[in-house]
Amino acid sequence: MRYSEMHLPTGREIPSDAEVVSNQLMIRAGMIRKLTSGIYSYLPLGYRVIRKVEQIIREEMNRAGAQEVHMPMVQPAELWQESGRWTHYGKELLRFRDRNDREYCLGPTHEEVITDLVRHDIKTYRQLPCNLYQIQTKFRDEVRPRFGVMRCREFGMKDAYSFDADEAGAEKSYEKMFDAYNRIFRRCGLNFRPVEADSGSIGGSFSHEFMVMAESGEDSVVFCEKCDYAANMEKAEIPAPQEGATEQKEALPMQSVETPGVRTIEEVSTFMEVGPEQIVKTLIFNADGKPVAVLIRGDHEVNEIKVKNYLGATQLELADDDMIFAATGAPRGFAGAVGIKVRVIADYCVMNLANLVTGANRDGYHLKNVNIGRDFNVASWADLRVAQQGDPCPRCRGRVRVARGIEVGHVFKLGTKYSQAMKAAYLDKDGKEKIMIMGCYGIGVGRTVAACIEQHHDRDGIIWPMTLAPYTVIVTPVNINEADVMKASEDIYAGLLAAGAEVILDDRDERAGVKFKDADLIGIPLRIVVGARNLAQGKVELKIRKTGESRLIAADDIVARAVEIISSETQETG
RNA sequence: CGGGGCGUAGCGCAGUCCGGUAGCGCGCUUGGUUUGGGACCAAGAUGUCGCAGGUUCAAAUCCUGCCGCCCCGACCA
Repeated sequence: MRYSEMHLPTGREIPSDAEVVSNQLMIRAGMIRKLTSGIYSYLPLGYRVIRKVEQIIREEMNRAGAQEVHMPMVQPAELWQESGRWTHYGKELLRFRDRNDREYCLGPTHEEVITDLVRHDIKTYRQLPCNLYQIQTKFRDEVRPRFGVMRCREFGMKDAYSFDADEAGAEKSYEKMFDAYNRIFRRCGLNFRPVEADSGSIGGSFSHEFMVMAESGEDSVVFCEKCDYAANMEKAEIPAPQEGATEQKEALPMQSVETPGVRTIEEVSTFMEVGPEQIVKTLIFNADGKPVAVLIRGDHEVNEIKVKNYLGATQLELADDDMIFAATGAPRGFAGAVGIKVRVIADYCVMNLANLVTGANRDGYHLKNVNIGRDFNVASWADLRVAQQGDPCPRCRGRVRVARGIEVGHVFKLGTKYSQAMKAAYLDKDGKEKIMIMGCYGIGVGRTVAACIEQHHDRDGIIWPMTLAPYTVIVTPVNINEADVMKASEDIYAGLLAAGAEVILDDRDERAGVKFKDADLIGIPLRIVVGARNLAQGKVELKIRKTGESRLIAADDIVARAVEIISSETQETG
């Protein structure tokens, strides 16, 4: 396409309200414009990249045997009431009424609609397995939209849903999607990692998030330095301590210490002159209405998901002041395990401690030299804390590291949660009715594009991988008023078009510097510069955006050379 | 939902404290000189100062209410 005819409004200035580099560059490169909070338009350049990602997704989903459908964004309340999510989903679900006062919502996801679709049309095991997907606009009324298209309210998503007759089939469907996702993100040129995620009541390792490694990511990822173990923060396991690891120390007599107004770990640490690792926090949780005391080292954080899963609770939250007082006989800040009247569970780390400091269950008092077994007992030990850099790997006992990532995809085995609630059943070989087993698989399309920019940019702008580039090559005549230069540029442009390349001819009457800056900003992988001096020798310049490398090539050969690079780089990642 | 900030030309901002002709840079239009990394000169165009009400001879500026946007936090199947 001729640049002079393109709608490509680039900007020199960094938008003041754009926090992350991908958002800044997408605005500056004329890819997106914000309509209102969390809602964006894609301009031609941005939409081309979106379509590149969508196309890769389509090819890989189809290759994996999934079939594309398209479902409505507007969904009736009845379906959501049937699944139970009308009351459980919360404020992210945007609800509204039509002229007849019937209730609807904008689909944040499509489990209900797809399950409804499938239950009507699939009746027998002969029709299974079945995997349907769509690429469609979702709406989630996010509490706080931010980071441009990375966390917005209206966004494009590929969502797939698999239906299987049995567990073995469901696992196979899951694996197919897992493999397809690896192919998709590899083709997008991303440095990513599938990480284990919490699968709630489903259990096992049937939930993986695909994380693009980036400092600006909103999620923390734990991964092992030695083996390929990787998990998100919620899920990251910490192994039980090995035998004999307990420190051998003489147990000193327990003492009560007056600590008026000293509540937080930091305050206790300063007041008692002990490190936070010698203090044991006693947190009172409300688990489905019952108080539970959770013990954890002062320098660690409780992982509420782990506590919830360990207890098998459906609701878990920190207890309110009344429950704390009922459980400990003291106000918040003075809870301890000694003499407490409720069930006590403790993180493995507490096992190793001797002569520790804890609350006294008495307003204004703490205890020192407390010892497990002698002074209190623990009902059960478990892994209950948030993983930290340097913790042992649960698989190989190597050390784990913590890094930031952007979640671009998620594969999840749903089990029968929706098929049960909505009665998606089939008849098996024996004519018995059985519930289908489901899986769901999502990819954030816009977020994938933003994540790609987070990983591939420099101070001049975006550096697209060949596979996602909106155009793969730009022809830049240094001066359009020189007839020879323009003629050669037109010829190269026509040659590239004829060869099927996605090419821009920068035919604007601008100075070379302006054209170079724009080409760098919008990140076109290859740039062919046609200037009078080189052309006099029959040559043009080929500049590679990624490396900055530039070489002179005979004008007659340039089309073939460019096409060769384009096709090899498209293959390479494919 | 709590805390903070902002709203003035297409974009980025000054002007608001202390009321009195609405400004600067970039961009845009026209003409000329330039032409390999965001050129220069000259002449121009562009505003319900977020909205509504109030005070005043007079409001971008003071007062009240509302709306929008951003940041931090809380929240997040």
